[in-house]
Amino acid sequence: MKSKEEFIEKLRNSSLRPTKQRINICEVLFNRDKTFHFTISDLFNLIKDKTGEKVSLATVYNTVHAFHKKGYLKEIPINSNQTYFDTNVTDHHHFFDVKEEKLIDLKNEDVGPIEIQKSIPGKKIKSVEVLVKLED
Amino acid sequence: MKSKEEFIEKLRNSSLRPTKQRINICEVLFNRDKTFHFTISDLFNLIKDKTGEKVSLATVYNTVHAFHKKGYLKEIPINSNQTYFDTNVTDHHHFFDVKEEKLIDLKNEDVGPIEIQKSIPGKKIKSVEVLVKLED
DNA sequence: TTCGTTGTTTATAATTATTCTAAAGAAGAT
DNA sequence: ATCTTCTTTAGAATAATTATAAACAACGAA
Repeated sequence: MKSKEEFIEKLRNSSLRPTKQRINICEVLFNRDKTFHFTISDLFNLIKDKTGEKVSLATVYNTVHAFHKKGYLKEIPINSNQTYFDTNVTDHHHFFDVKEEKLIDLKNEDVGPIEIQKSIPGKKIKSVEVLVKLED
Repeated sequence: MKSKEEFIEKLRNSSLRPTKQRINICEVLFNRDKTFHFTISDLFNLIKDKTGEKVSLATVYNTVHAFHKKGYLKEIPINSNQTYFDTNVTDHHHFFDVKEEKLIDLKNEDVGPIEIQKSIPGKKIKSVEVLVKLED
């Protein structure tokens, strides 16, 4: 069980005032042991389920985007019509089960170091992401 | 300059009748030396520009999807609101210039072999894709 | 604490990418 | 030619996301 103060700190760091709605969002996002992969729609429904209170979709979008911008959430590139986010913001890779539309974390040691031998003048590497798609 | 017969063969292989519209689409997609990265919207506009004839958006979507299904086009996962495709269907990776929203091919030797050390029971690997994001 | 300022929530409208639909037209086989 | 089947197309429908603006809540100063 994470503390409310922790959530408030995350919110303040993201230049967001700690409101009831945002703290509910934090409960669902950060009050867990394992990493959490979700779409906005998943999150929206879970808030109602877990806290009993409804938060408007617009607020969910705004808050998730602010956390993403601040680096408390990571966006995961998948060929899909929905954007996936991850509460594990460390540098890591993913399996994506195409059939079940589910993401699974890969530890860095499961993939090994990736050396990019090419560079583009004037540009630097921001991130390196591996996506391994799984089929049956 | 690629031949019209080549396009017709690709279309037939994809269970598509070779119509004027589809051949125009092929001109833009396949009549080039270098690999081509595009969104549907890019393609739609280029057809008008390059062939002088307009093809409806629905036809562009249908044709691209058929080619994708048949393996003549590859879909590229990027965090974006638009789906990107690639005429280079060999196994390879990408740079993505976040600022300019542009994709750049990476040769396999630019990245080196990627060894996935983890496996999920009942699932096999369908693809391994590396996306390297670039910033200024 | 009260008041004023500024930030927030919300329902709803707007936007954007994509898919669907159904009618008119074109390709293929006989 | 003719018939059947596939295709094109404009426009409607859908779905994810973003914008809007009015009611409301947090904050800080007096």
